[in-house]
Amino acid sequence: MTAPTLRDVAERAGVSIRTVSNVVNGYAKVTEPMKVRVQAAIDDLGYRPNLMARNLKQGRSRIIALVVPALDVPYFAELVRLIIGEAQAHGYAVLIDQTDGDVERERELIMEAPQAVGFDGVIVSPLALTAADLESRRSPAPILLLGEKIFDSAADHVAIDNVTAAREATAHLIGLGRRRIAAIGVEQDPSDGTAVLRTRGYREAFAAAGLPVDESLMVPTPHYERRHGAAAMTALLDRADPPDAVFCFSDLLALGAMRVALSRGLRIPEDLALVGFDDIEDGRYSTPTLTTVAPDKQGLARSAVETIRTRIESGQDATPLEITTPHRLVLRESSLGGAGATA
Amino acid sequence: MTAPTLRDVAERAGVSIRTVSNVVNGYAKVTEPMKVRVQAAIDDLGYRPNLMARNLKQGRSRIIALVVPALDVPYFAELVRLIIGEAQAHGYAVLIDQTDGDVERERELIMEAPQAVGFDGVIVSPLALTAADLESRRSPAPILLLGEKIFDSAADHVAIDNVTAAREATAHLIGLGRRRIAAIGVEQDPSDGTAVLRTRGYREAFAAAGLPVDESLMVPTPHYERRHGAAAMTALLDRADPPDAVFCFSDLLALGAMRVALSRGLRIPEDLALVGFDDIEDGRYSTPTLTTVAPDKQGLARSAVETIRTRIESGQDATPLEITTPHRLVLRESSLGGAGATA
DNA sequence: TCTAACTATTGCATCGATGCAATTTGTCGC
DNA sequence: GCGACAAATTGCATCGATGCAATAGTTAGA
Repeated sequence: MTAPTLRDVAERAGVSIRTVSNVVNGYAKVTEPMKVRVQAAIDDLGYRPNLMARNLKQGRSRIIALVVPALDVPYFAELVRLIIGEAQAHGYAVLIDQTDGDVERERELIMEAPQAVGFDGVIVSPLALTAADLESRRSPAPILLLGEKIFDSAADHVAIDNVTAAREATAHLIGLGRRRIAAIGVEQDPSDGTAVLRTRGYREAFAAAGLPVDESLMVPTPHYERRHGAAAMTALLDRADPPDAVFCFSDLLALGAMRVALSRGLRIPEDLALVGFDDIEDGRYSTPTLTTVAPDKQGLARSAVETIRTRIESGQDATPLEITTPHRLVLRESSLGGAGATA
Repeated sequence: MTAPTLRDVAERAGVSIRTVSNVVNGYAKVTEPMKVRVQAAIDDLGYRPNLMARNLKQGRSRIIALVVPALDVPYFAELVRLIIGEAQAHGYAVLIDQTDGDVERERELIMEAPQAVGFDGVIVSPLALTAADLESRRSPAPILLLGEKIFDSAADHVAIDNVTAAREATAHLIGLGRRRIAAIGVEQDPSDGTAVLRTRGYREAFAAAGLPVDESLMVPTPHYERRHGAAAMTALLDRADPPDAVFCFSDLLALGAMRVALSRGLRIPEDLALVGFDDIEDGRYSTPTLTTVAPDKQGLARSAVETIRTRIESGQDATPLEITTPHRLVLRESSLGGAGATA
């Protein structure tokens, strides 16, 4: 019942273990008849190389760890899907770890797990990692930060230009004539890189238009999920002077906000224009469909995998890479109305 | 730069490798001072056991493969998240493979990968696997079917009672007084177990109510995604005699259908009541919120992991287990209207 | 025919850990 | 003080593969 090994194949074919290994690995100097004979034995026994043994010997696992906050957040689900695809295409498997917002767990995964499990590299969409954490890392496995930026850290980083994207989204709303433009999900803690950058973009758009920012319309949220968007929107609509537009820092926030606004009888976008961020599929099927910032997720996945592959395979610890992938603003009904939708 | 091994620790502590191993594994017969001394060396060097080596020696990897069609389908994303959580809690890591609807790839993953990579077990939400495939599997790693049933196969199977669930959903619509109740996602191919079972439940509900089934209202779809729901709904609404209710075999189908219905100006549920299946989070935040069959996903995940753990750890190849986890019908606005929503 | 120069094949050590059995150390009883 | 016995520690083989260097086998040239 136990799986056949090189030895079994060698015995059956009447050759040495090493020769079988050579055949398996397509080593050049094996005569044709020998190759055929060994291959026959391999097929007979249904031999498959044992990767654990191979990896132990070669010191690598061809496994990349992917650490994300939660898999059921559509943005991550979509991204993870693409990353797995990219990795598979290059012969790597992906092991996923969820932090569930648990900072301690995140740190442990990044710091300890790689050398223990033998990950060749770690792609992490960080939650609360600090530059100091990264400094004190001993593991030789390269680490790549995806999305969230960690200021002053020396790790490779792949992301879109959050400031520009947020500025464009806000500018779009300003361009529509809105003036009371709320922002949901703004910076609460300066270590939250994404919020900081998007908040900056939001402010820049007002500055560029020569308009003042109403700080009271900037609502921070604990996370970027639907219920937080719903709660924030409720608070905004309870005001005496509610906003006429909202830029939400994630599509989920926007969908939560949309639900609240609709249930209060507001018309979107007439009474309230809405822009999200991430371009998750839900936003393409909501009613109304959601205007959003669409990161090039395929590009993010490709860059992430390619960058970490390079680090793994050529291992130079050169200067950290800072890669920016493109994004675009997708205009849909939640800001334009039934009229025009670009995608 | 290279990670410290047992040997390094042993050298530093001035003891044998074996003793260090004993300390690491909490072997009972190690004196306290010895334990302290070795532990100090371990901490000094930052030693972590190399799992590849350990696994090779012990013949198991503590890795479970999870094969799903696609990660960005919310139902799978939610389920995968729970499964990873359950597995982590029991010391297993999860390696995810996506089949992307590629049947060949699915077969290969199930048949070949386990013994190659050394998976201890495989949880698969099958796409097009046949009983014959499972028969001819050589790998000793246990396999567990999640959700989709493969008739006449001898593998463990964890799922909800699809027939009953579909019957209840349909009965709910009948109970609301609807009579032209369409079904989107019905059986097209008898090998598609899920569709077969849900279709059966749909028919049973009509039979139980003494009503005839209008076959022309039963629409098959290639998959269970939003766009298929949208397409099916479009076709239904283009009829001279459109339905007054629709039971969609997935929430995504329902959301796609909802989008189409709303954009045509129909009122939900007044003109068209809608019931989905899966209870994905989107349905709780759509407008209107979606009535749906809610499988106990946490229960599914727990049963799946526990069942395969048992197989892995006690390895008896007893009779295959058939585990049914609970479900309930969650009533929301898409069938009840603004009035009552149970959850 | 004999040696040089390859080439195909093989044997041995090794990756880092654990299983098992042997060995050393320590404790007691008499 | 010595043998017996249990407890703590250690050595060796091993998991299944690959790296490296040696060996056997072939061909060619003189």
